[in-house]
Parts: sequence; C-alpha cells; structure tokens
Amino acid sequence: MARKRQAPAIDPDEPYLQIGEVAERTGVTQRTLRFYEEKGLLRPPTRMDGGFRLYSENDIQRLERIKRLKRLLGFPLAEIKEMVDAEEIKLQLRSEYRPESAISQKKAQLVRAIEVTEKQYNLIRQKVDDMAEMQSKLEERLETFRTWMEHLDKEAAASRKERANV
Amino acid sequence: MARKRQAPAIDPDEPYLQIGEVAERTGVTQRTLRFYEEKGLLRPPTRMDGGFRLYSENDIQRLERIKRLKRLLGFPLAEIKEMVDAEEIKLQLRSEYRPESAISQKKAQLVRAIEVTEKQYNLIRQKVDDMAEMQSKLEERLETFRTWMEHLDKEAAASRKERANV
DNA sequence: CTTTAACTTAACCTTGACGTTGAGGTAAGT
DNA sequence: ACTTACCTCAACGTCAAGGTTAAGTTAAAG
Repeated sequence: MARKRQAPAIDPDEPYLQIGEVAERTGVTQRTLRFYEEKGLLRPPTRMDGGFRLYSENDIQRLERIKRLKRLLGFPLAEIKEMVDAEEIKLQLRSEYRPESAISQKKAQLVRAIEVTEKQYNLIRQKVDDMAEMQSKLEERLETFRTWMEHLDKEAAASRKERANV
Repeated sequence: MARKRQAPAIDPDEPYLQIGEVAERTGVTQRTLRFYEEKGLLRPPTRMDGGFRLYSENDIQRLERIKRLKRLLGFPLAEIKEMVDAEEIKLQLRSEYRPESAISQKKAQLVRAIEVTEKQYNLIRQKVDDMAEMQSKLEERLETFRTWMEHLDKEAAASRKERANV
C-alpha cells in the first residue's frame, strides 16, 4: 500500500535541486528565486536539514511559466502570480481527495479559476489582435521602404549616366 | 503678408495646446509629459514667450504611439524611444529636399530605417506567435474547466439524490 | 491692477524588481 | 579538523517610471 520511492523514477515532485543549480538552469539569479518565494510567486520549497532550499522539477516548471508570462506580457509580478495560481488550481483540484462535503467548495474554486482564466484569455486575445495589426502595418512600411530604395537606386544610376554623358 | 492663424486650417505642426490640455486629452499626467521630454521620448515642444509648452497635433500623435507601444509591449522607455524614433525616420525622409549630392546619404538613412523596422517586425512577429500559442492553451484549459464543472454538478446531483433515498 | 488659474523648475518621495554586500551556518573533499 | 564552496537571512543600494510637494512665474479674467 505504501508507495515507496520507485527506483529510477523521476517524480517531478521529488525535490533535489539546490538553489544554485536552479539559478543556473533557468537563468535567473538566486536572489530572484528567493524574492519570488517571498512574494508568493513560488511556494516555499522543501529544505534540507541545514535549511538549504531544495527545488523539484515542478518548481522549475512553475518558474518557467512565470518567466514566460513576464517576458510576453510585461505585467507586474502580482498579476503574474494570479495567473500562475489560476494555472495550478488545475493540479490542486486533481490532487484533492473527495469528501462529498467539499464539492461546493471545489466548485467555488473552479468558478474562480474559470473567471481568472477567462479574464486572461480576453486580455491575451485583445493583445494578439492589436499586435497583429501593428505587425501588418510594419509589413506595409517595409514594402514602402523597399520601393523607395529602388527609386533611389534608379536616381543614382541616372545621375551617374548623366555625368558620364557630359 | 504675415500669416495669421488661417481660419479653419489645422496644420498638424501648428502648436497650440498647453500641457494641461494635452494631459487631459491623452490621459497622461503633466509630469509624465515632462518626464518623457526629459528622456527624449518627446522632443522639446515649442514654448510661448513665458516659457509655457505648446504642443502640436504631431506631438500628440507621437505620444499616442508611445502609449500604444508601452501598452502592447511593456518595454522600458528606452526601447520604446528607439521604436518611435525609427518610425519618424520615415517622415524625415519624406520632408527632406533632394540635392543630388545627398542621395547616398539618404540611402544610408533608408538602410538604417529598414534595419530597425525589420528588427521591430521580427520581434513583434515572435511575440504574436508566442501569445497566439498561449491563447490557444488558455482556450483548451477553459474547455477542461467547463467539463469538470459539469462533472461536479453531476456529482452534486447524485449525492443529493442518494441522501434523499436513505 | 489685482486675483486666480495654469504653468515653470527643482527637489524629494514611492514602488517594483531586483543587485549587492556582510556576517555567519552547512556540506563536501582532503 | 580544515578548507572551500554553497548556502542562510538581513539590510542597504539602485534603477525605472513616474508621484508629490514647494516656491516662484505667467496668463487670463474680473
């Protein structure tokens, strides 16, 4: 009944990385890791006896999601937190056992998650639309520039010829 | 001979808005306007005799571009500056007269403009792609959530029925 | 001509997101 | 046991992007 640590299994919950390695692997500083923890973006990792932090693959994945959101959206960390939190409700819901009594509570959580996700979705959709428009404008502009470039080349050729004909 | 303010003519270069009006019309604070000027994002507007700033429609349009880029990309102002600067090379090129001698110089400017625009374009394209992917993931997740919601509802109904049957 | 509203610069304050020491505790190799 | 690398927390520093007075100037209205 009791699940023992399977032999070579790489349980993503198994914490084994120290902060230095995480920093190196993910490209953020140790300070940033502690800072994110402090701000609730990363939940406190398990510690070894001496107090050293030990991170799991899950922690790293969460961090990568944070990085991605930050890069893409450029939002304040507080909002990023909301977003990743919403992502993880999924996992939380899945992992909870099911006393019948808690159904309504789970429902409430789910409702909340749906709200947040919808908000996110709309926000992203809006952004994608706006940026797509900007993208096509840039494309147009490039066309214009290249046309001008051709004109300039012709002008230059013409003026060279003229001078040669004098 | 002296051009008085033509009756209905709205030369976009004609400066006539004081900082307060600009702030109100664009929704940024006066401080922000001065700050952007200080940082080179807005070129120094013309001043009236007493030193009051007078903005033109062009200035406002530039500001709107800045706002838009900021909102969409969330980049630091330094980068936003580069972008709007690049946009304006276009106008500069258009407004320059054409001594034959300057063709090669204009060409160099144009090359530069194309480079910058291409960089911008690629950057935006990358972002749009990433965000589109994120968008579709969010869509999926919403589907999942809604399905779970249905399950929860059914469970709840079942448990109600059970209790009624005891 | 005075009052008031809008503007000026300058200086300091705030918040977010970390960077950078400093003083020590822990782990690992020799 | 010692050294060295890695870690702990705490505290102060910094930079961006403005916000917030303060003290004085100008424009406009009565």
